[in-house]
Amino acid sequence: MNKPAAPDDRLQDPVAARLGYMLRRASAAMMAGLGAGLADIGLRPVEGTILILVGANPGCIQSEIGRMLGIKRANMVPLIAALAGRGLLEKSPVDGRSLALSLTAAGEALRGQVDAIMDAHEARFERLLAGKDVTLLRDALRLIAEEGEAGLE
Amino acid sequence: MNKPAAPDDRLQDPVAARLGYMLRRASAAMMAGLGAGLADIGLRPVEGTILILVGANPGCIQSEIGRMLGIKRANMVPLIAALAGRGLLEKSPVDGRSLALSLTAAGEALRGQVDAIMDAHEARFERLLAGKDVTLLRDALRLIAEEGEAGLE
DNA sequence: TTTTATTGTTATGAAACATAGCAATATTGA
DNA sequence: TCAATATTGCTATGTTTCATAACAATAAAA
Repeated sequence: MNKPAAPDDRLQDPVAARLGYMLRRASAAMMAGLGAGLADIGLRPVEGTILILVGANPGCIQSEIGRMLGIKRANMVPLIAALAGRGLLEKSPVDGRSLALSLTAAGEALRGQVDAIMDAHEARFERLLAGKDVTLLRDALRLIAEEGEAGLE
Repeated sequence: MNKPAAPDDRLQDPVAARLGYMLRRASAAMMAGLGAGLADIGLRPVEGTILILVGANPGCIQSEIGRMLGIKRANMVPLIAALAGRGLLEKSPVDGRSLALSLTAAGEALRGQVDAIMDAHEARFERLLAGKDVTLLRDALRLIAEEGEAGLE
């Protein structure tokens, strides 16, 4: 993602200890790692996630996926179109307006790979946190996410 | 940032428990909160951060700030230009190529406000985590950030 | 002194994200 | 039942963030 490149030790970094910035850096680091892993099978993180979600919810509607991921309807269109265009998922109308999504055989196969990559990625970082209380970390992250999302609504 | 909007409870969400996605959501939540706070004084998070950093390192070079924040040289140009254009910081050549940055009086005043807003923002979330081991959270985030950044280099 | 690296800059493109509006169609509730 | 309202997928469009490539001036290293 970025080049950390040892930004001159002699400089003061007053924001480095702020929770928000630490979260951002950690998030970016993990996202970059996942991106690198998924690039091997020609997917971006969003696309991999959509495959996972559709695989877990066959027949779900395009807008529902978007809501789960916080992606606007308008921005879902090219995402789904690209995946469908690659033969990874199918759209079939349920309504006169809604589209039910489901994975093709190729999509299901790739979903398996995505899962494996995500597992390995997750494991790598959990290993790093060995000895720490990962449950507490998860609880804290959940609290922060909920607070932040509630604080805006 | 996004509209959480209760994305249909009956749907499975296999990625919600993944560390990477929890980090991303938490980070986005805090960033949104900070953005809302800084918007009151007409700054975006990046801009506020730059004011903080330049204030803590008067005379530092534009590229150094960029490296600290993981912002590319090319992308620093309009950022600094905007802040300088608003009379918040000054550029003065030290080299024939480097520009030393420092805050103007107005910039220093605004930096104080940024600091206060960041303090309040930070406090709000630390309050939320009362009872939890925040030190552990920080350690974990630092580890993740370092691992991820090392893993790419 | 020749080579190499750095700095600020321009130009440019890709990706993520947001809004507004639209046609078709469900859903509602009076 | 039927008129008002909401939802869905979509197009068009704009903004913000981030990345690359190239460049001139200049500093630093060989």
